[in-house]
Amino acid sequence: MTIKDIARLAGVGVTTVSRALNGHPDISDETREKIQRIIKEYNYTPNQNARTLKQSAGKSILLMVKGIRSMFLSAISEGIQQNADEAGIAVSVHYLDEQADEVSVAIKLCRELKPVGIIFLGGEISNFERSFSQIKIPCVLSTASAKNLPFENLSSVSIDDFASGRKAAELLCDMGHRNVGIIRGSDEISNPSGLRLAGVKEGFRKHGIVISESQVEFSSYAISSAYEATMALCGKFPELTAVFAMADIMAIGVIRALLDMGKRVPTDVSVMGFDGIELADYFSPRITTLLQPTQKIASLSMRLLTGMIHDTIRANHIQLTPTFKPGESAAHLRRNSMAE
Amino acid sequence: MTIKDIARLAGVGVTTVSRALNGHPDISDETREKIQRIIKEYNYTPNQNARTLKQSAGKSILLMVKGIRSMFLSAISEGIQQNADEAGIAVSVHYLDEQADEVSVAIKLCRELKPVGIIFLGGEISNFERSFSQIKIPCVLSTASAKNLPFENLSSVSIDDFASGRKAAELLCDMGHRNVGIIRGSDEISNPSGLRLAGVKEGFRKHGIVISESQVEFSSYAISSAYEATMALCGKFPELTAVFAMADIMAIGVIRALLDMGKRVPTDVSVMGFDGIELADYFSPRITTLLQPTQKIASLSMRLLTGMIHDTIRANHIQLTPTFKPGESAAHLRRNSMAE
DNA sequence: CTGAAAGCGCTTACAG
DNA sequence: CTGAAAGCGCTTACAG
Repeated sequence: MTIKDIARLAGVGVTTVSRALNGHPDISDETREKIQRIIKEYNYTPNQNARTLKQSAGKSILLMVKGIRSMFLSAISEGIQQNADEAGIAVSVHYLDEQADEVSVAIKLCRELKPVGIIFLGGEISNFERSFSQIKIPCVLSTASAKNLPFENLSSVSIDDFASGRKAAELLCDMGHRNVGIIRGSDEISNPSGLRLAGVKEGFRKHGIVISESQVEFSSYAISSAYEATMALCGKFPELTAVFAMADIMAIGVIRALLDMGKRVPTDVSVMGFDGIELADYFSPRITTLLQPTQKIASLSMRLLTGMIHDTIRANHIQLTPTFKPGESAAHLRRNSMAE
Repeated sequence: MTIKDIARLAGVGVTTVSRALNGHPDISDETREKIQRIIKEYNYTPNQNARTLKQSAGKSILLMVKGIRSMFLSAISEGIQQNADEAGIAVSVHYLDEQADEVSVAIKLCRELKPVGIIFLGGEISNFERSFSQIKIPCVLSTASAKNLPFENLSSVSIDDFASGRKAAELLCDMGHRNVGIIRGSDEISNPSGLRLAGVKEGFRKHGIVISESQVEFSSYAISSAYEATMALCGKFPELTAVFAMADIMAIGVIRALLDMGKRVPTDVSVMGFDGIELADYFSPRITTLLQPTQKIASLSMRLLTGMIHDTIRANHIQLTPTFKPGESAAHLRRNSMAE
C-alpha cells in the first residue's frame, strides 16, 4: 500500500494525495475527505523513510537523552514531551548510555531526521567542544551550562552548579559537619560535578576547612558504583561524619554501604543527595537532598528551543537554583562524635 | 556528502561504493581500501532513509521495550543488546510507555525498518490478540507467555507465572502468614499478574485459606501507585501480616506506606517482592523477592529469535522458574501477633 | 571485479 | 484546485 495505490483508488494524482496527507491548503474539501476516507479504510500510513528522504526539512524536534536509566532525566524528558504535545510539536526521542558521544549521534540523526531543533538532556561538555560546530540548527543543552561554549545556536538550561555545591557545603557545615566525604560523577572539570565540587570546596573554605582529594571519590550513576566508591572513601577517610553524593541514585548506594559497615544513617553519618528523584522520597531513610526543578527545566528548554527556531530569541543560558529538601538522611552532628 | 560524492572522489561507480559499504565480496581489496580511506577522511555515513527505503529487507532486529522506566526490563534489554552485539546483529530499540499498544507501533516500524525479527519486552497479551496477525516475521514475546496464542511466528520466554504465584503463597504460608494482602499489576487475566494471582490463590487454598477480592489491590509500575494501593489495602484489610507485591518497584512503595502507617517491616508486616532488580538489594530493608533470571531470558530470547529467522526451529514457548531470594523484608509471623 | 540504469515511496517546484 | 515529472540517496538486478 503506497501513495500510488491511494491515488489510483481515489482517482486522483499522487500529488493530491500528498497534499491531503500533509494538510496542505491547496485542495478541495471534497477531494481531501474522499482521500481521507480511503486512507482510513485501508489503514494506510506513509513511509517515513521516503518522506524524510525527500523532505528538505522535517518538523519534529530531536530529544537526546543521555543516561537511559536515569530517573532524574526521565522526569525532565517526560516534562519536555508533555510540553511538546501541548504545542503540537512532534518529538523523536533517542536514548544513549553514559559512555556514548551524544553529539556525534545527533549529527548522524540530523541527516536522517532533518529535525528543526535538538534538546540534549544530560550531555557532556567535551563532546560539544569536539564536534558541536557541525550542527547548525537551534539546540538546547539541559542540565549543564553551555555559557562558556562558543556556539551561537546553543542555549542551555541548568542549575547553577557552583552555587549548588556551595549550598550543600553550607548546609552540612550548619549541621556541624567538618569531615565530609564527597561522591562525585564525571571527571570533567567543566561538567556539573566538577563545578559542584568547586562550589563545595569554596563553601567549606569560608569556614576554614580545606577539602582534600582523599575526601573525594568518583562514581557512575549505577547504585553499585556508588556503593563501591563509599567503601573506598571510608577506607581512606574514616573520620567522615557526612557524605555528599551528587545524585540521589548514588546516595542510595552510599547509605547501603554505610549500613553494611555498621553505621547508622543519620545518627552516625549524614547523607545528602542531589536531584530530588521520586525514589529519594520513598527510600528509608527519606533522602535529604537538593531538589532540581525538573518541570521548570523541561518547560524552559522547550521555550528556548521554539524561540530560537522561530528566530524570536537568541541563544541564551539560564541558570536555576535547587531547593533544599529536608529528609531523614542528614542530621546535626552529635556532640560526642565530634572529632574536634 | 552522498554516495555519489564518494564515488567521484574515488573514481569509481556508485555501485562499487555501495559494495564497499555493505561488505559485499565482489570487490577488489585495493578498491575497497581506497573507498574506505575516503569514507573515513570525509567522515561519511550512508543515509539510512535511502538505504531502508530501497532495501527489500533490512538485517537488524527490533527490540520493543514496554515500560521505559522499568529497571527489570532494562536489565533484560541490556542483556539482549549484549547478546546481539556478540552475534554481530544490529538491534534497533524502541521504548514505549505502559499504556502504548506495542503491536500497532511494531507494525508501523516494520514498514520503515524492515527488520528480520522482533523481540517484545513486556507486552500485553490483548494487544497481540488484537493485531499480531498482521506481523509475518519471526517474533519473541519476553516476560509473558504466548503459548495460548494462535501464532506460528511468535515464540515466548517467560517464567511460569502461575507456579511463581503459588510459590510466593507457599513461602508466605511457611512463614506462618495467613492474612496476606496482594498488590498486583495489569488487570488482564491472561497477563502475568493475572496468572500469578491465580497461583497465589491456589497456593493458599491448599492450606485451606481463601483469598478474597478485598485482599487485592491494583497498582501501576510507579512507586507512588503502589504506595496508594497499600494505603487502600490496609484500609479494607487491616488484619494483614504480609504483603506480596508483584514487582520489586511496587514493594518499595508498599514498604514506605507501611512505615508511614507506623508499622515495622518485617517485624509487624512482611513484604515479598518480585523480579529481583538491583535496587531491591540496596533498599533498606533489603527486599525479599522472587528473582527472575534476566540474563537467561535475554539469551533465550535471542536464541529463539535467531533460530526462527534461520528457519532451524519453530515457534516455541519456554517457561523458566524464579529463584527465592531471602532478604530482610519478610520474616516468620511472630506468635503474639497471630490472629488465630 | 566493475558500472549504468532502474526504482524504492515519497515531496516539491512547475505548469496548467 | 490538480497532476505529470523530477529527484531525494541509496541498493540491486543486469550486463559486461
